[in-house]
Amino acid sequence: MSEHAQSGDPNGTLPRHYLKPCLLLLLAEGPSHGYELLEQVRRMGIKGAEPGGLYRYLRAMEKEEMVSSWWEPSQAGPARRTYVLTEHGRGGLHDSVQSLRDVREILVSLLDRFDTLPTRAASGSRP
Amino acid sequence: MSEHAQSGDPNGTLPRHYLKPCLLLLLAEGPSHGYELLEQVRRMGIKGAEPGGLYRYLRAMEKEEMVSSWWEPSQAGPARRTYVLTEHGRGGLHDSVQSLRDVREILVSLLDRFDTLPTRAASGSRP
DNA sequence: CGCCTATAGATGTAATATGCATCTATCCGA
DNA sequence: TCGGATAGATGCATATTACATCTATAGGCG
Repeated sequence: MSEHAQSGDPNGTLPRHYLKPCLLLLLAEGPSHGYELLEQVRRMGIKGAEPGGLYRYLRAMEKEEMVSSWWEPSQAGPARRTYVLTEHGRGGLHDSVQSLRDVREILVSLLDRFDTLPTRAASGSRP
Repeated sequence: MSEHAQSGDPNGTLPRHYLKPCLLLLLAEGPSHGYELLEQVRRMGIKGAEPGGLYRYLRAMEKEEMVSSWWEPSQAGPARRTYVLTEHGRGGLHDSVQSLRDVREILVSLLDRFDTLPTRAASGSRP
């Protein structure tokens, strides 16, 4: 944001901002490892997610004890670090989701407000 | 985000990320000046909005010709800089809103996904 | 008038976050 | 044993943010 107002996500994908709730949700659905999480997160709409940030983020969450992990050998390819949600992480997910609900509401009202704009500005949704 | 997963907006307010669409929408509703926009933006849910960023942002948008502005004397207090949306800004609003719609959709599906989580994780929304 | 306060707006800067490229290591199959 | 795919980790240059500070003007007041 700031200096060049232009820069925001160009495609219309969910800002990387929501990486955290996504990861927590994914891990609430079951243990997983970085690479897989990366793909799932991308499939969820965070197209801009990239390995660097994701691995770092996972590590940071572990430091906060939202998740815990261990190495696990795999048949095919190098060992993986498997992550599971901790109890604390479950609480974090809950909080995140609450925030997201608030965001959704604001978003919805903002969008509604746009749709009821008097004139041509709302052309995308008018006959 | 990243390094310390804790840091994100704590309250659950709309990330300042959405400052741009908010400002464009507000200005699509009519001309306004910085101070007033700041308050409106805050009322819309972006509690974390602060003067510094907002004024800078307005200036940046003007450089991109999304808005244009001029000084206007006021009875009470110092002169204000009044901003109006340009045609180009109207287009920008349109694009922003399209992105926001996408975000909303992802958000909604993410939230649904949370609500259908098997066990206790979804305690906040189950009987 | 001289001073104080509230309103408006502009800037500087340190701390953080992100994006991107790169690096290591392991396994598989040819 | 070499090359490719899988996994994960890291370094570093930019971007972004939050905060504090600074200027300027109008209005009220003693």
